[in-house]
Amino acid sequence: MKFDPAYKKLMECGIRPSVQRLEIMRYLQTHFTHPTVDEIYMGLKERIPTVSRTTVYNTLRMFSEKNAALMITIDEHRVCYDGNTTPHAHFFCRKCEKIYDLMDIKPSREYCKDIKGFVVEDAQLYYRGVCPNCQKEAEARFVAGEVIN
Amino acid sequence: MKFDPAYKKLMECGIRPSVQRLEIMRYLQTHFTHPTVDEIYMGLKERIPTVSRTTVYNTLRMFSEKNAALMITIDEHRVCYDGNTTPHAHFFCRKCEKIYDLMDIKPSREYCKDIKGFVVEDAQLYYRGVCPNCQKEAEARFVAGEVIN
DNA sequence: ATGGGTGCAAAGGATTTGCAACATT
DNA sequence: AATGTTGCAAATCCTTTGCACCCAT
Repeated sequence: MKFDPAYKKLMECGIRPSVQRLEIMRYLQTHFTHPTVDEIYMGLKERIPTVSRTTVYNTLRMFSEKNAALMITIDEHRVCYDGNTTPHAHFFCRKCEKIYDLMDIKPSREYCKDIKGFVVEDAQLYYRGVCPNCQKEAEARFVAGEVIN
Repeated sequence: MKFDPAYKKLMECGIRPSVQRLEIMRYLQTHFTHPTVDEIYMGLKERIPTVSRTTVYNTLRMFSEKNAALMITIDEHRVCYDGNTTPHAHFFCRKCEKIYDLMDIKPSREYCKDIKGFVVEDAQLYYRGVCPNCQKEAEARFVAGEVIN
């Protein structure tokens, strides 16, 4: 139990480890897809058939308040969660609509030093564009004579 | 008319300049407070008493699609708009909840070059923390012997 | 008279809240 | 028993849509 990463994280963040909370944290720690509340809810139902959306909403909100998870709002109106709370950047592909982690880029450390007078506690950096996969597909279609958008 | 910055901006972005559109653009260009839809709606009512929320919503969405305004979602669930479409970073103060522009920091140019394979079209950078004003207040209270949070 | 623009009312969707039942100590 | 946690239902809030009217060309 002490070695369960989900349990460990909750403890570190001062959150009492109920069954639901553990499962939600476990979901975040094993899915790197930046799930929405509903995706998490659907996933949880397999393990806890009686779970309610309310609990998932409330728990995730609490997680982000206690810094146990990151709430990201890259695609306006699509709030999603990231179990990785270490600083990193996100890339949103406008074609496949996937969100990628860019672990190499650490916004908070490098760029936020001494903005005069502003005390930075957290930094979020995200990019929009086209990901390598969709890029390749576009090229393939181009060779085939199609119009590119 | 040709020298009205609101009119000019709409023209540049290929948007037909109706009275409502001009007033919404004018509001954005004279308020640097990153207003929400509702704040803009309330402000507009003084000049166009019959204006509807629908029009404000639809117009702002169109503005951001045509790059006449920036839609930012810094504070989760508080979508707001920025009439300044040149690249710059935002700072959100968790105490006074104001959003500041950091014009010196230009996220898209500096940091997004050659993320291998990813084609970057847009970049948003924002910081959270405590702004200079709230910082000063905290210090004053500290001197007075209060607990700091 | 035609087409775009506006605004009301209604619909839709996401999230939060009130509260009673339940679990855990 | 006391406290914290859950989940249903309802309430709330934000945003979009359908449609009729209006304005300008």
